[in-house]
Amino acid sequence: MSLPPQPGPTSTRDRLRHAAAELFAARGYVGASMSDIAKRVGVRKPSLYNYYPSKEELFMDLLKSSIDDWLAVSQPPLEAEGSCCERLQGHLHKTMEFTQECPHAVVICRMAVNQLAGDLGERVHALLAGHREEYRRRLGTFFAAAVTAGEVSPAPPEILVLSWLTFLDGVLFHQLFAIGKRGADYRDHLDELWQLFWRGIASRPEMEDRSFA
Amino acid sequence: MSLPPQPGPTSTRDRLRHAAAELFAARGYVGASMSDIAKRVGVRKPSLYNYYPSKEELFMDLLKSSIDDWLAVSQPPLEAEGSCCERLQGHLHKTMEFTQECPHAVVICRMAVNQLAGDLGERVHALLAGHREEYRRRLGTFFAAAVTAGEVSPAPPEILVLSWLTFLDGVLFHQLFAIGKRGADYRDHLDELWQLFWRGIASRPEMEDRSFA
DNA sequence: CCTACCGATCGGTAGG
DNA sequence: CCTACCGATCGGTAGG
Repeated sequence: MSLPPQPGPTSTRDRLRHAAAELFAARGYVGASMSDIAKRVGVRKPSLYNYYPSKEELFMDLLKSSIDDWLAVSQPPLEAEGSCCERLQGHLHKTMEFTQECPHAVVICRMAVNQLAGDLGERVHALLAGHREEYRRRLGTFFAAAVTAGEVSPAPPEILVLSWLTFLDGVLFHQLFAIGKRGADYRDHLDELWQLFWRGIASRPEMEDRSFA
Repeated sequence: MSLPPQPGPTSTRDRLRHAAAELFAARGYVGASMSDIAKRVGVRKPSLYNYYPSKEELFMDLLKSSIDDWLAVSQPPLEAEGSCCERLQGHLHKTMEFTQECPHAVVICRMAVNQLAGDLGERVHALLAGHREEYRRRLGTFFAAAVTAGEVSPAPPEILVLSWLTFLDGVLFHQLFAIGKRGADYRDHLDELWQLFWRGIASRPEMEDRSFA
């Protein structure tokens, strides 16, 4: 029954990060105790402090990794070759793949925007606000180019950005929370939702545009 | 310094409910302690148990009230006279007014969909799932009628429902969380976002519809 | 990586 | 509505 001396298929540190992400996502920051996490790792609570100096630092590390992983997966399609429609759809698909593979990461990012008070709350808010601003800046450039290319209705880029963020956040919310066991349902309809979204912002050379002329 | 014997402009029970809603919304269920709530009410912790037998019951009562108030405000426009476009937009506006006036109520509904484990989690999930199913049923009827009336693209009603829920949840997310101090910004652009959303699902008698023919 | 332990705080009760 | 108090658990430390 005794395992070989090497840490096994994954290091304790990796198992700690995975267990903590799961529990933070499932119960929130306060609801996931260090004892719970230790139990899931298969170790006693004080041992966790060999890897992270505090619960706050553990959470911050997971949050940073979550954001970085998310960006690494989802951003390339936005900068790729192709029409703006294809690029944005690629960005959406990569985001949804990431959400499916690492739901904990996305839930941690979403719950971090509220529910955290005091010092930790401020650190988290600053981190998220920075990334969000950077993301919005990139999207602004993207949509300005899409308007110039005639692919998208000539609305102000910031409105198109808000429209996209609204759509994406709505999709993420449903993917993660609202459906529960029926998540597959929603994913099956993603392309139809995408079509309706794009239909709303696409340019219409063949008719007068009453909204944004 | 001593107040008159009547409970004041609002009863202790009302102040308790208000304080609890604020704290639950700000810090989550676990993060808002009964001591915190009591402090905000201006009373000692054990006194709270004269009004509610437990923290769980207090939360459940707030959650139920939040849902009921939300529905009471937002549903009438859906059933009113007028075009489907006007009715849905009225429903959106009433929802946003409610969100602005009672942000705690909306945050409590949103946080309740996750972050709650055990017995309470199941009770909350059952309550929310019931209301959500009822809401989707009503929306299904609404969109089926909108398609029949020729106001909306002839897509399957359930897709139109999902599209609306995605839009609404995205809007609520931004209104509540993503912007923080800049909530006013977002509200100023709500009508433009609505236009882009409706543009996506509206029927187009003047052209061939490539998406849903 | 462990046992043993810290002060603080949790939800809740007894009793008035 | 209060004081006094309960067992349980919190994040974290000492020391090995």
